[in-house]
Amino acid sequence: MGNKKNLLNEKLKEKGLKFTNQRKDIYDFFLKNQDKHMSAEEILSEIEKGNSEIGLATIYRTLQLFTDTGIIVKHDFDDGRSRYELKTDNDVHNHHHLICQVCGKIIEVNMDLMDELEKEIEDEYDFEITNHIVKLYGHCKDCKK
Amino acid sequence: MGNKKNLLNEKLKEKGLKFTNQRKDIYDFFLKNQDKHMSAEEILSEIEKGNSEIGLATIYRTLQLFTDTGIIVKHDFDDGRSRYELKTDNDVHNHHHLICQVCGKIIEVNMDLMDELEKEIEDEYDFEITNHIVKLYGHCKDCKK
DNA sequence: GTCAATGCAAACGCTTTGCACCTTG
DNA sequence: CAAGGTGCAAAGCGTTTGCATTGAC
Repeated sequence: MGNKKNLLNEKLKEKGLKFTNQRKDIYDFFLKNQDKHMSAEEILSEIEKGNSEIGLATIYRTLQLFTDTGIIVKHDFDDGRSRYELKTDNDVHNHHHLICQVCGKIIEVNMDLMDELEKEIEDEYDFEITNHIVKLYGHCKDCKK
Repeated sequence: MGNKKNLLNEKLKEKGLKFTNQRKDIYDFFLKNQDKHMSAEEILSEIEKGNSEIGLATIYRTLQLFTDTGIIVKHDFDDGRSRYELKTDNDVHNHHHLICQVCGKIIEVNMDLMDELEKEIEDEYDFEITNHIVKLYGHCKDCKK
């Protein structure tokens, strides 16, 4: 994982920002939980289960920083809090999510859905699309019955 | 507009709910602003510009009721407050929105984007899709330059 | 040593809720 | 007149911010 930590260090240096323990801890946390979508509170309590002390305000400030830097992605799954996920290299556009309306499970969709449609829409509406968010609601295989 | 008001009355009766002045005013307001996406505060202040007095809590409670009843649709355009819009008859699935990242304009998209893709995804992920939300971010024709 | 980062607590902004009063059916 | 609806003010809740202190470079 050493090389990945250096990656954080580099991104921070690029912007003249400091490499602090808190930022390292939060980044490590995302590396260890790449499949999850965690809220600020969840991140805080998980990190505190480890060894480190950290303030909630710092969590929020760091999440904002990482989001702006493109290290993580912020999601809204309609549960009243923002959720965050490490941005992977092959996320050119963001991937999409299936949201189970019964159990709340979030399933990632990596098919690229929208390329064709975006072109159609750009022509039809004279609008230049830079990003899109697709959320698909329904019932997952366990909850279908 | 009389027949449309009766429509509200009917929907309320179905559920054993009362037809009050406040509910009528809010419904009328949506009928008069079918193209807009209004927040609770905006609805309140517009209604108060008319003649009627109404409390903000009532606005919220009514918006929730209308949303549950399928009279209106609740949207999130990432500006920290929910926005509401009358649900039109041809909204089988919700329509979608282009969001200009420069001027904030919201443009409605009525192309049905997702029918094909939904089928693909349902097979691929064994997930039964009941609804979807698509938000497309970018630059509108006025802001493209 | 300087400037950014942190932690705490207070503030914020939207939304929800408890409760006494009012209105619809 | 009974049950639901309203208005007010207070509370809730996630998130942000001011400020004094701490820590990285």
